[in-house]
Amino acid sequence: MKIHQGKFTDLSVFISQVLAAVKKISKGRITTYKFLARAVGQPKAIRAVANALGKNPYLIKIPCHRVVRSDGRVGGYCLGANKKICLLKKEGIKIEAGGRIKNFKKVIYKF
DNA sequence: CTATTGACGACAT
DNA sequence: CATGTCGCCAATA
Repeated sequence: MKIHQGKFTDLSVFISQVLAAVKKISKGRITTYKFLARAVGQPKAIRAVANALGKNPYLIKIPCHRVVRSDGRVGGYCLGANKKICLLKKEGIKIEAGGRIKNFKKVIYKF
């Protein structure tokens, strides 16, 4: 289903909304799939949000590496979890050896 | 139309 | 703390 809306032409409304939200996350901040789902008005469409990011066609424009799990782990990434961790570290996010985000609650971006 | 698929989450064990 | 189960939902086959 393709709909012309906003800047993300050629994408479903759902995905457009998700990407638009992710785009707003500032450097050094992170958010969760859960918050994103809530941000687009569908608190339960968490997995769908994750899938949407996986299809992110604007990897350069959309910082989808700033979206993590709500349990404190980084979650997945189209280029590999390792890559995601590297990117986050470069932005100042501390990640423990076990893959857990340090000060998770403090760095989280709430909508 | 139905079935399957995940970058997930909450809860039980 | 580590696993497993079940629920969720858009997209896709």
